[in-house]
Amino acid sequence: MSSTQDCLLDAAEALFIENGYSATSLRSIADRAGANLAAAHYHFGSKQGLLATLVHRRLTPINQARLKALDELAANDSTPDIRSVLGAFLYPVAESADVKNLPALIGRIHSEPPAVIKEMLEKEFGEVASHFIAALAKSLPDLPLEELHWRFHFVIGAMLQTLTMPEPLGAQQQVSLDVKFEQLINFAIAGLTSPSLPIGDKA
Amino acid sequence: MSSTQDCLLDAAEALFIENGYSATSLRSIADRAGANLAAAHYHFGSKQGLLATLVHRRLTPINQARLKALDELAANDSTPDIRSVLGAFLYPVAESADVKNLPALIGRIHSEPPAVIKEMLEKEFGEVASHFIAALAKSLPDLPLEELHWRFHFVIGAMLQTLTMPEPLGAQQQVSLDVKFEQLINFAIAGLTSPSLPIGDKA
DNA sequence: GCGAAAATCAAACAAACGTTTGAATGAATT
DNA sequence: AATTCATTCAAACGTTTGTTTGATTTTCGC
Repeated sequence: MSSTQDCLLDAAEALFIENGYSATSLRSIADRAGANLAAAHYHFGSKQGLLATLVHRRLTPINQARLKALDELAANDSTPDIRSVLGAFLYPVAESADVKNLPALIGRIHSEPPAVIKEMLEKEFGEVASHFIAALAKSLPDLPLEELHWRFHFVIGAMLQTLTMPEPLGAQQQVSLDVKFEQLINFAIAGLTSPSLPIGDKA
Repeated sequence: MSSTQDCLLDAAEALFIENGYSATSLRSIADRAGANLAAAHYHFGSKQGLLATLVHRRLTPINQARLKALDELAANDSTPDIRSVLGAFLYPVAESADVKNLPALIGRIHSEPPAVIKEMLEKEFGEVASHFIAALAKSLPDLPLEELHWRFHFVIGAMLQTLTMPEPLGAQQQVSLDVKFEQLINFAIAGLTSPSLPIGDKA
């Protein structure tokens, strides 16, 4: 049996994924958790506090794993190949999916919640992103930094899309998140290594 | 001076973009529109009705322009090049930005609103997507269809990311949506034309 | 076992929500 | 000028919201 805190967090996670943050009431969370309504305020202070705890619990380990994997790459090779760097960025997400639907949470959280949470998210993630962009820049010395920023932006978008929507429109097979990320990495490598198209130039 | 209907739609659009659908009240919409609270129900029946009208007003023209552009391409050349196809897909979005922040709306709407709206969105967009995937398949005869679905999925994700977040993390320059889409097209072409990585194969 | 601290509980709070009502307008038709 | 119809309006509807309260139970060190 889990603690009331954990039950509330698990219930909130599931419901936030299902209906979004604003559309989920504390009462429905408490019901699903088998807890009292007031327990949410006792343990987390407010609805926002619950969300903040939830986000922190899930995302911090992923970002730490990302940075650790990147550090290990850099320890072996001062300019690791792009595939490895992308792997260090993506696989911690796939692996942390012991709670199956963590991916969906990221997608959800990323769009709706209050500004406070978004800032907290972007602060933590900004740190991670700058490390990875620096690593990619080493492997892509000919690509202007401004373009690299955009291309990494696209990779993040593709990742979020993969996390948010389980299958692409029209897809037949069902595949694991690992396989999806392999496809994504393949796609991303090609995009990242494409010749530079200086910003503002009409092709 | 616009009609009350239009004022309500404009106000709703701005507020939905800013705070999301669930977190926006009809009262705040009416206030911003300078209209009475009851007017929203008189003209649209319900909050969902307002959203549905809003989405339809903005997205239908884009999807029609996409299909028209694709048809014109096919009329001149039975297998148009990928760049043109992607242009037909993306540029109607950039051009319809007479209302400046239409892009942000798409990103917002795509994540949060009630299931009814999502289904309506996916139905209209599914039609468009299948046409574009068919066109891309002609230009990429060696790419298994299942992989093409995934890669187009990634392109959509990168597009939504570009629409939702005005600038990438760490970017310095501010550029127009057209320039962003040029970068995106360049990125997408490379990703789409990359050699096949049969699904499930470990590289 | 006792007392203090932590946790749970039912109940109530004021505020905000989407929606409805019915009367007051305005313009257009006859 | 009278009638009709679409529109606007203030006010209220019943629910639901996040949050607070104060009493009650549980837990744990002594």
